[in-house]
Amino acid sequence: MVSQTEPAAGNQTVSNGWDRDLVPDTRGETRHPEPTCPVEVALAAVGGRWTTLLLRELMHGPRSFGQLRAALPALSAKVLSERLTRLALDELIECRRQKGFPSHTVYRLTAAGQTLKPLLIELYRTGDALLRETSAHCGRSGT
Amino acid sequence: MVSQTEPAAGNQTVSNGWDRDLVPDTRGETRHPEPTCPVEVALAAVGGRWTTLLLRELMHGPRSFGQLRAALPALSAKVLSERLTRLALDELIECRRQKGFPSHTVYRLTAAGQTLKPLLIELYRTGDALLRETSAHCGRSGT
DNA sequence: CAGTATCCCTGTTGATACTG
DNA sequence: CAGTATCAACAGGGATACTG
Repeated sequence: MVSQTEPAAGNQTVSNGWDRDLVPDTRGETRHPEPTCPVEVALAAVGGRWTTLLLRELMHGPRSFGQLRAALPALSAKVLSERLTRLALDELIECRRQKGFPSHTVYRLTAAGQTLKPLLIELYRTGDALLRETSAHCGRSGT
Repeated sequence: MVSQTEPAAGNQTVSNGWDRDLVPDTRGETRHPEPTCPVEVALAAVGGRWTTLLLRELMHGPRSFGQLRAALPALSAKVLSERLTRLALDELIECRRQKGFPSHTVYRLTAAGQTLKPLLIELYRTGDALLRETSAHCGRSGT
C-alpha cells in the first residue's frame, strides 16, 4: 500500500507540494479567494442567477432585449439589465443600439464571451456525472 | 457571408433550434434556473466562497479540520464547517472521526468529488484565457 | 481539536412602477 | 421597445464566543 496521509492520491505532476494539473502557476497557490485567481475570474463570469441561461441564449446567436425576455419569461427586466451590463463591462458581450423609436438593441457575444462555451459544456458534463453517481448511490445496474 | 441574424455562428450540431454541444438533452432546455439542470448541479457543487480552494486542498489528499484551517487561515471555522457539511451531504466528501480526545476528523474526496477535478481545471483554463484576452484589449504584442 | 451558536451586516434578487 | 428607480425580502458570509 502507498502512504495515503500526505502525497495525495493519483497525481503524478506534483511540484513543490502542488498538483500542477490543478495549480499550473502561482496564481492558483493562493490561500484566499483572490479576484485575480483564474478560477475566481471564470466563476465570476458565469456566476449569478440566470447568467448561464442568458449565455446559452447568446451562444445561439445575437438577441435583442425583448427576445431574451421572451426566451426567459421569469427573468425580470431589472435582473436582465444588470446581467447584460456586467457582461458588457467584462467585455464578454457587445451591444448595438439602433437609433430611432421604438428603440432596439442587439446583444452578441464577443470573442472573449465565446471562450466560455467549453466551460459551459464542462459544467453540463460534470453536473450530469454527479447526477448519475449520486442517483446510483447503491445499485450499479437496473432492478 | 453567412446569415448572422438567426442560426447563430459556428454550430453544426443544431437540432430543433438548440446547439446540441451546449444543450445535449432536454434538461438543458429549461427557461428557468432549475436545480435539476446539470449546469446548476455543477455550479452548486463548486459554488460558495472558499469552496474551490477547499476542494483544491482536498484534491491534494485527505485533510483534517485543523489542516484545512492552517491551509486557509482566513477561512473561519463556521464557514469551513458549513462547507464541509454541505459537501458531505452532497456526497462529494467523506469524513472519518477518530474517537477519543482531543477529537480528530479526516475529510477526503469521494469518487463523486474526484469528478470535479476536470471542472476545476477547466475553470482555471477559462479564467486564464479571459485574463489574457481582456488584458490584451488593444495591443497584440509588447512595444 | 473540532466544531456550534449568535448576531450583524451586506449583497442579491424580485416585484412593481415609471421613463426615453 | 428598452430600459431605470425604488423598495422589500432573503441568503451568504464574517466576528466573536461557547461546548464536547
